[in-house]
Amino acid sequence: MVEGVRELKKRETRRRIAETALRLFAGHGFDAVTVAEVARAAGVTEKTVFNHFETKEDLVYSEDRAFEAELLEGVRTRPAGEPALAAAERFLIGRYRRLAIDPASGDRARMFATLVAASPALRARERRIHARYADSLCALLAAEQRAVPDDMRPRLLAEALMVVHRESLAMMRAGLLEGMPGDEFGPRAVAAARRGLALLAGGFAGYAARRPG
Amino acid sequence: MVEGVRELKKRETRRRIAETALRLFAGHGFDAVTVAEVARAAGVTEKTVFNHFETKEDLVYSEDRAFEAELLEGVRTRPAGEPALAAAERFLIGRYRRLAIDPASGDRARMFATLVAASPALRARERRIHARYADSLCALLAAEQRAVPDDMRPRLLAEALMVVHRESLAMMRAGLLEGMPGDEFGPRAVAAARRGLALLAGGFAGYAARRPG
DNA sequence: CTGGAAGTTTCAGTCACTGTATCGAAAGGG
DNA sequence: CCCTTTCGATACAGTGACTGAAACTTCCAG
Repeated sequence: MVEGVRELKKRETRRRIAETALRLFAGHGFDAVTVAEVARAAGVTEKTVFNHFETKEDLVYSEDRAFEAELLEGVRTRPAGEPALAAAERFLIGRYRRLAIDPASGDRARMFATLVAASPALRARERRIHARYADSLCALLAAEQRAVPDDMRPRLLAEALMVVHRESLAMMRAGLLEGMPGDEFGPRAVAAARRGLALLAGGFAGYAARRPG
Repeated sequence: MVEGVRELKKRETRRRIAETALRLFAGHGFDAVTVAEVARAAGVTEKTVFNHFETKEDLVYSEDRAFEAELLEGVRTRPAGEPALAAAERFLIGRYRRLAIDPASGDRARMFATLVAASPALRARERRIHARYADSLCALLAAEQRAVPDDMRPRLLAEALMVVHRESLAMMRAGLLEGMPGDEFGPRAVAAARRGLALLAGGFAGYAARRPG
């Protein structure tokens, strides 16, 4: 599968649209920028934008397919005998670390934090995307474990993992918005993920929010 | 606070809109019915529909605020010393049982199952609503436990509970769509919820989807 | 009885998103 | 090297969810 001129141009168009959109959104706010304006600024038609991205929100989450593929790959190719939970932990924590170390990723993360904090529509979209990750992960686990349809464990594990991921991101973003320096918000997310995943592994029985008498 | 004629009329309008909407959606499909048609059939303006409901999807989930209030009340007023997990389990299981016993609720549930199965938009809305439940529940738990902002446990517990709830609903709906008789889909949801909540309490360490070697 | 609050209507509009027909450039086979 | 097919982008003309402002009606209070 060689990448011909056609594919190259297509990818470049897509990249240009996403980059333009992020720049405009960061500058004026997600809601204040119309898709038509993004299209115009990127030098394409509105229709072309929607040929590349399903929704306006997807313009912000243009990398999500790549993330999904890598997450699945990370879990799928884990050493034999290793629990999925541990593999997911390795993968996610590696990601958080990279975000904090790579300056470009850090800037991008900072932009994301601002955008997402200001837009309920984006938060909702993020949840939809995480739901899709969970679906894929659940399918992978169910296949691996030869789970019967009634077995809720793959589903629950996959969804719970995404909850921890989302919460870790939220903690990281909170740090970013407080102006936390670049070498601190990474460890913060890592710590959050570790705590969350430990809780998942150990269960809530020891906590379970007993009502104060 | 007496309920004057005005409030009565308003509630009646809202009820009529929701009922009309559900009837039309069930008859022709969610996407095939426009809000304008719902409004017309309910004898009001399109604008009035949007004064009562934030979005078209909310027409289907018109009872969600009541559910949220009752869930929170059920957890808030649990006996001193009881874990929140147990209180939520009691509440949810009671709900599933009622759904299966009450014929009117059963019919409504059947309609829901069909609608939700056919419409991704509705599933997405359901997730948003569950996210709101989780937010409220998390706030309640955090306040009860005097949790510090860094404590991820209230959040994780609340979100995980909603995952179990959603999965139990999914199992129930799957049963409904297979034409399962009215006295079986209730127990099925109850069993699903019990398994899910036991898993949450006990943790995934014993399962954790170890990779087959 | 009268002022005003609240629910509804009317109207005019914005904007995300879609379907269809079409164009032009780039594969690819003969 | 041409001819056909493929496919990404365009132009255009929508649909339909959702909004804001202003007027109109109905109910309640002082």
